[in-house]
Amino acid sequence: MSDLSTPKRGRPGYDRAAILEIAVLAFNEHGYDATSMGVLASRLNLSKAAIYHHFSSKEELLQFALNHALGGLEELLLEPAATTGPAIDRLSHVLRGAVLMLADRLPYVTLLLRVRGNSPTERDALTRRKSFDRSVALLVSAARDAGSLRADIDPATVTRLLFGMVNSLTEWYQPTGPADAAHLADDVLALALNGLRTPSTSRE
Amino acid sequence: MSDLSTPKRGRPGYDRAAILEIAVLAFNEHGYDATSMGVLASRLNLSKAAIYHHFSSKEELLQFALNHALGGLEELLLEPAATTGPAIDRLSHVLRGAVLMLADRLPYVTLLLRVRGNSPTERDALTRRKSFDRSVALLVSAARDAGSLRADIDPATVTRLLFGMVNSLTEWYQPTGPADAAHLADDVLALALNGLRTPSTSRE
DNA sequence: ATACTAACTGAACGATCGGTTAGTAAAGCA
DNA sequence: TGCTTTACTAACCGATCGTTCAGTTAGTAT
Repeated sequence: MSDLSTPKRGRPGYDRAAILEIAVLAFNEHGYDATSMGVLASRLNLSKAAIYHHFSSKEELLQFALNHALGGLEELLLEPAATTGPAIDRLSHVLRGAVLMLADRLPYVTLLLRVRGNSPTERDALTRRKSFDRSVALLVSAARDAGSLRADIDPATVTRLLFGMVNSLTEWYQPTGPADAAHLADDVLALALNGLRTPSTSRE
Repeated sequence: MSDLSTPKRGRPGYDRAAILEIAVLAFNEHGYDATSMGVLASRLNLSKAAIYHHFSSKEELLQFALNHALGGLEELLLEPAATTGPAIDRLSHVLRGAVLMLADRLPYVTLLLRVRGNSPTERDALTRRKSFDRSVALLVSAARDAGSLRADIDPATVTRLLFGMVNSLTEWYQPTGPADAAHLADDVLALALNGLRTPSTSRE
């Protein structure tokens, strides 16, 4: 994550990333508001005041965490496979990438998906998230217009149901390995594109 | 809801259901923990203390709300169409019924789906919810064993993704009418069973 | 009128919240 | 050995939390 070579000065201890990791886990367990700086400190085996040496406020912890989740999703949309080629392929790439990103940054995305816009920080995050959703909705519409997707369901509804499925990972997925996430992404794509019904055509 | 004939005694005012309705909306907007009895009171144009005339605690408000959501889902599993006939038909009925129940009791189910188990009340609700999920998972397995559903994806994963899709309604669905919910249920079933891809066979 | 019942208010309570301050502990560097 | 840098602690602050309590208001019943 950070540089491993440079020797550190001063008393060793936590860095921001390590504190953030534990804080995000606590936020997800009890909810952001219900997680007091006191119990957060005891999880870190620190005093409350020590946290304020690394972060200026509780809300800044949330800010850094949400940015880590949103940054990953936003970078996904910029990848070449997401910007060139047939719309259906771009959509598949983004869908698969979203599953992998969720699996990789699970606690951070989990926190993001629970934000309700109760502060400027949360509202900013919601805005960025809606912007991401809108980009995916455009992909769905493009794929539909190209004849790759069924036209009898409203694209906005499709996008929401699709992301409902993907985002639900944060409610139950427990990472066991990187191959696990790739296989899960396969399942999501298969279910989303081909449906649950027994396929009438043969599969390779 | 309650009897309309019996004349009430004493000073008129809120009853439990009316308070609960507003409380649940507030809980969903800011989160249960972040919603203070003070702001709740001001939404009701009441004093904080007045709420305690109707409910013994903040947690009891949550308890009644969660029970209303869970009761609806549990009754769904007891309906004849959910207990008799081919597994695929029973699964379809439950899936459709869940969408309609979500639409009908949207704020209550929304609150239920955000519970994290941070108190005995919340843990009880999570237990009942898991029991419901388990019943649906059994339906999925039965339908798969009967050859109605594809066998190349693990039933547990299918169930979770399926309910991820359905439960995501609480994040975006805005009720406009009862026919609206029925149409939405159609879309969910179509997407879940047949997938997003352009159907190769003709549709009636 | 009087009694009764239910709905409600204002003020206060202990507890806990996020955050601050002043000082200390532990490391590398000179 | 100091000196600097970084990490931390104990004690505390004002604000807000859920809850309680003693009394008041607004209706119905007799």
